Amino acid sequence: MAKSPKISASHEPGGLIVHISGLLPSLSPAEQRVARLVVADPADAARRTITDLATTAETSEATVIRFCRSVGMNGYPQLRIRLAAEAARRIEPPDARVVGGDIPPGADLAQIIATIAFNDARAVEETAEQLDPAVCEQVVEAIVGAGRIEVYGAGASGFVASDFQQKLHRIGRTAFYFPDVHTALTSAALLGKGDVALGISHTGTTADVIEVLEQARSRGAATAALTNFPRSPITDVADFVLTTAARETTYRSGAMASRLAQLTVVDCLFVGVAARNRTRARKALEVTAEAVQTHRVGSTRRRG
Amino acid sequence: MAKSPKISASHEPGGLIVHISGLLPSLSPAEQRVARLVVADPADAARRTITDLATTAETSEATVIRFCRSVGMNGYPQLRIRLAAEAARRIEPPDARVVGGDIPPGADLAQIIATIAFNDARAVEETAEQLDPAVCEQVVEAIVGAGRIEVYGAGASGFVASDFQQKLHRIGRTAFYFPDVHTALTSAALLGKGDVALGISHTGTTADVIEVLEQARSRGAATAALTNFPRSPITDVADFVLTTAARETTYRSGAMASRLAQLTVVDCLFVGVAARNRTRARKALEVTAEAVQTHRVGSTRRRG
DNA sequence: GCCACGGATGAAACTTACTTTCATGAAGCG
DNA sequence: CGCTTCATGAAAGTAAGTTTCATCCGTGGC
Repeated sequence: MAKSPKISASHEPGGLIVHISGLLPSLSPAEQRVARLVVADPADAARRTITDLATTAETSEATVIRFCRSVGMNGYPQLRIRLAAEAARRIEPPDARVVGGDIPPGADLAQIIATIAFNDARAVEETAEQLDPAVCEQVVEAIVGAGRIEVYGAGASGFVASDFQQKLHRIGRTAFYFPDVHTALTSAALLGKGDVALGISHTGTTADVIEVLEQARSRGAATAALTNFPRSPITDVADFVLTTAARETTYRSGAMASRLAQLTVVDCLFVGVAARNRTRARKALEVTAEAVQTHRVGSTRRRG
Repeated sequence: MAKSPKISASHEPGGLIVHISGLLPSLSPAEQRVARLVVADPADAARRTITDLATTAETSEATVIRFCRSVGMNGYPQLRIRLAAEAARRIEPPDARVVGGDIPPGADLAQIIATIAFNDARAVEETAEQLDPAVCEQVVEAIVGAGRIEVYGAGASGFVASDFQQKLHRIGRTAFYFPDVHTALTSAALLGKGDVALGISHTGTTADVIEVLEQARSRGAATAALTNFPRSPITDVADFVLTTAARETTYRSGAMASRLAQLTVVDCLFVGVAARNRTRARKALEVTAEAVQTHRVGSTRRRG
């Protein structure tokens, strides 16, 4: 793995559990069994001995140790301590809404709303917690100094990419987003040193996005990735890795939580860039806001 | 250990630290040294090994164990865990993030991230709280029974509209979104009884969206509006009004908070609809997921 | 002053928990 | 089909935690 210098935002300060669930897919099967136990009930895991935990996960102590190392701990005792701390900090999730949990079959809409909102808010908060300001700073730096910025994303992540592009454009940065892979590829080929390419992929396995990012990188552009999984393939082609912290998700609410997390990160970058030149950015936003003013109906009824 | 307890080491109610300092005077000198270390810095103590702690307290491991028993623990590991948990709990969440607050001019990126995430999460939570499940239910009902669904939105709200359209489409509902007003208008003119039109506008004053919604309504379609302002013009042309709760916002972080709130509402509607026919919805999602599978690169597993 | 007595204490023996090493077998690669 | 790589657990090895026990020290009785 001759990997070029990469800065990754995986310094899990806020949430160890979050960090672990992000790493989950990159773990071996046996380690995953351990991880799932840990994520499911951190406090309980902290109480167990390594042998006990290994037995419950139907594996050996060795694997548990390997798991500890995989998530960045020195050994099992350290994991225990961290888990205990984590569990204590964790606010009691309201009633039956398990974090990242599924929605019970018989749920009424009120429950559904509560659960979704809880998970969504959580994803946003936890993403912010684990985001490394230093890496963000570098990405912001790159964008501020960039000649051209291109943002890539497919499917749902495409919305986020498009959103970011629009935002940057509004404050006068030259940014592009291409819904079409071929167009994106050709454009990426025209990038060079001093340009920036940002690839967005929740799973980190979207071939199209990886390919385009790779292309951009080979041309000398600085590349950044935004993904939920810190060891997914996309991180191989990124100089900077930013991660979201949406938990391993159910088929329904999960997708949205991850989207919100992505948007939050993108917004942080945007504000970071805008903050570099407040007056100019503010002015640009005012001008663009005025531009659509005639498309608003005058309302005397807006509440204050 | 056939010894009567020095002091009833019952369940320490307030906190372990408090408990320990409470019975500190009743401890033997050597144990007191240990106790003082523990009380002074629980988190640090939790990190140490028993030998290490004993050395620092200028005593033997045996004494540390005795101390553990004296304060009601079974042994040193249990003490460590409890201490770690205790220490974690007393950390107070960061400084002065005001709800809806602006970002101070000199803010560094860490502050920016914290502020944005806080506001975003709050917007999501508060939106969920004020959302009327009954109204949602009716909208869901309408969508479930609809022949055709059209979603309208301009600018930033357009992304949300598009997202909702895509989601509905994925579970087999016939839904449309038109980025172009003229197209939207003509399509709306073709709606009829049993169809549903949803207009999304943060301010509730977007003329294009209102116009289209009005058109749809005049043709007999059920109309719903999603806006942050319950008395804005768009509500005049809507049978059902759903509101977000993003606070009156600054030019920067605000826009995103409102977007996230909109997405949360849209996701609630989506899940509500999907829940009406779980198996069919799940199947549809699986099929569509498979469709893009070949565009994913293999395993995310990588060495660390 | 001398001698029990009992609690406090640490050295060392002991047990358990944790960590490393290594052989095995399965899965991918050319 | 052999080669490599990787995941895995058994077993050996090390460190951490626990118990035992002899010693020490102060106390009070003789």
